[in-house]
Amino acid sequence: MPKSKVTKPSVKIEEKAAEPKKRSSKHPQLLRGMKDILPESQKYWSYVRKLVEQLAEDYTYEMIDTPILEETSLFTRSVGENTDIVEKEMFSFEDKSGMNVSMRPENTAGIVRAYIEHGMLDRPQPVRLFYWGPFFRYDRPQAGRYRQFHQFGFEAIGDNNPIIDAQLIVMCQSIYNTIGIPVVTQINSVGCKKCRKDYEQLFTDYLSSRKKFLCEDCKRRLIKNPLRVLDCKVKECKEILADAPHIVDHLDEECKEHFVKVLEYLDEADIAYQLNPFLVRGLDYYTRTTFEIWPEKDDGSQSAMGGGGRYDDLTEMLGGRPTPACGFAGGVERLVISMREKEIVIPAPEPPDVFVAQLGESAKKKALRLVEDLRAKGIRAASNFSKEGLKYQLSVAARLRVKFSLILGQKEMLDKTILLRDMEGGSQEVIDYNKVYVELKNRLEKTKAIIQNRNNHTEE
RNA sequence: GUGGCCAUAGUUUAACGGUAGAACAGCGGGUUGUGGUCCCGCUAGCGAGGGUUCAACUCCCUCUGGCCACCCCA
Repeated sequence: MPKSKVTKPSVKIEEKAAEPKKRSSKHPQLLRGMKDILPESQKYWSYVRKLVEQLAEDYTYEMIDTPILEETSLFTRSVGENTDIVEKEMFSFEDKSGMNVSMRPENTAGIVRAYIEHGMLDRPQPVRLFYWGPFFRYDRPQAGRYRQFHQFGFEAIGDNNPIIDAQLIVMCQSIYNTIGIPVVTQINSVGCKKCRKDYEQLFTDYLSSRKKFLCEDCKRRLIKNPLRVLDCKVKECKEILADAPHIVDHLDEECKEHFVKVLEYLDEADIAYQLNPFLVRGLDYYTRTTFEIWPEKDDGSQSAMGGGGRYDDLTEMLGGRPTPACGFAGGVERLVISMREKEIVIPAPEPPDVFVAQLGESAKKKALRLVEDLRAKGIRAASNFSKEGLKYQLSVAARLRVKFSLILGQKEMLDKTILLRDMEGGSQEVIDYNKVYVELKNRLEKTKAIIQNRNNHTEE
């Protein structure tokens, strides 16, 4: 076998192959941690998405889509070999060529890969990109936590100016503010590679001297990933942490200055934040500024709505030229859950202009045509040809909240007329079929004017 | 990956060791071509597999899934 790639299949796959999981239902059912987004939820989704797109437009971020599937090494190199995401949460498998591939667990790595691969260094810097899409992590599902979930995110690559960090935080907050979800932003700086290393040593020394008071998990973390001790929730560990050295007190001059600047800009922009000296993010590529957005509630069962930070070393880690960058990502499912909890009202979509009802076979044919003609002339005409009864059709019209209905039956067919019904008053009149468009257009404009008038009055 | 709670019509739910009721939604009807109210009717269910029992939706086990805590994170 010449030249074939020899990649070891992961342990997981071998186990799976030995004993395939059996489903328990007669009909196909949702995989664990997967979710259908049904039509009745879509209004939240499209609302959030529009907001994100608007934000991108305002701040001149351009949309980018990267593939769901990437080479596994992209994530091990960027997110980090020893992180939970890579260690136990990736959907990884071998493709038919023997290549080790993974479903993306996050997007920064993919975007930086694209940045390098397409020579975006030769564009005006920073390159501002945003995205929206599904991500995958194989962990245990809970409310607001799925194996396939959606994130939107913004990345500014190619600028180390602290104002970039500040503006990204402003943007991120503005999404939650606009929707009406109260959030708090926590912020910290983990410094550059060197600061981080020095601090890690200092911190490890501090913990080692108090090792016997730490919980079991933290003893393990101490060896594997000491900084993770920082967000332990065990009381004893917290007490030890209270006196632990803070990383912000051990930043080198440049990192310190950068962080101070970020905070200054935030103050200037009147952005509320909380300094959290214990905020370390779970991904290896973070440098300097890190921040997280949390819902402002105190029931304990909190989960971050979003987060981000600077990743000045990532481009280099992935084999590109050193390029500073900063970004953030937000979780759509968690946002939608909050919107539901807060009973946030999504502006209702405009109802169609008119509903076309028909009775009898020949009318049905003509109505099919009429709907098309109206639509071509810019009138949004709804219809429902799957039922015969006028009663049913009008109930659909009512449900759609249309102002007018057109009724075309046997009688009208003979007279070459059509009925125009005012759905609010219930009055209706016979009009010449050839004048449908003109008459309808008149009524629509009239009601539009009335509504506008009404709104003006209530505003005053 | 660890521990705990849970699983009844599309949805929210009730009851019982002897084979399931309700509400909402859906569909049909309240005279032949007129809506969002009201009235009547219909459809539809014990997550899957095994065990205990004369008999299980009800008890036990396994699986699947959901939720909660941990872990971690969006």
